[in-house]
Amino acid sequence: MPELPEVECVARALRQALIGRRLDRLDVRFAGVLRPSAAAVRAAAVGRTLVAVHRRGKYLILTFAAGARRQMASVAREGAGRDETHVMVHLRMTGQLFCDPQFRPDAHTHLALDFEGARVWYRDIRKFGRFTVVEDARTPRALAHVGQDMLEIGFAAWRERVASRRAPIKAVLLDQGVAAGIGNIYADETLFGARVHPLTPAAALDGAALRRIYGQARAVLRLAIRHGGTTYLNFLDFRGRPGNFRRKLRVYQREGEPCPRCATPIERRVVAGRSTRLCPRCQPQPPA
DNA sequence: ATAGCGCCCTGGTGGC
DNA sequence: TGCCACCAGGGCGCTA
Repeated sequence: MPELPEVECVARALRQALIGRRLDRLDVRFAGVLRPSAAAVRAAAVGRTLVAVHRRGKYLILTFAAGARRQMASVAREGAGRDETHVMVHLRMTGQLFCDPQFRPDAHTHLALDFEGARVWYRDIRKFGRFTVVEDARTPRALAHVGQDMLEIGFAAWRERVASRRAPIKAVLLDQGVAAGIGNIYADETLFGARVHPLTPAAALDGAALRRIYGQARAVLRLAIRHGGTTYLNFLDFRGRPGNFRRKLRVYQREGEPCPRCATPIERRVVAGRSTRLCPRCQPQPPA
């Protein structure tokens, strides 16, 4: 499942491969992923040049400017161009956005984005992903409820949002309104690294534990980015290759295996409605 | 304000 | 071997 590191890898690849290129054609095989409609997404993107790719949490925002490449210089000078348009992309569970000349579209391939000189595919087995036309790149209404990116937010701001919550810390880490980008895999890895039980109420954590969680979250996200993300189920990078962070996972998908620190078998349980892996010895249950 | 749940959707799994 | 109920899971909308 793409979380912050996987989306960051996609964002970097999109910037490198496509900035300055015009989208000539959008081939729609399944319109259900396009909001509010295929026509609206076409109007916002086709015939226009990709000028920026922003990421916030697991959201990508593609910014297009009218017409040809030479207009980009003026767009860059003026900052936010007057006639920029924006398409927000969320890959959800199984969305894949990639550029691979060898790829042949299958039943799960919903879009072909034909940029000048590069064909980009959108494939999504469960069809949960969305391309949504939004009105601005930085703070579209659609992201009003989404917090700062987990790699952008400072400790003080994060702590302020976390420390007042009585919900289990794992639920708070998954709450995209607190800070954006952490999903199930990195929540488990973060709490293992910080030696905190996922059921611990956030408000019950002391300053040292909050500091460890914040530091671990950022460290594990950055490490995963360096390794090209985690491939679980079907995440592939922009060139159709699997990320190799999965080997580095210490608890996720490892129930029954020995804890890498103390060899106690990793447990699985349900927290906040999500399957959760933890070491019962390194992450002792908080007193009830 | 906050928490919990059902929904979307499909492939994989386990039971019979 | 075949069929099928069930599960995973991010975000959103609804309810309590």
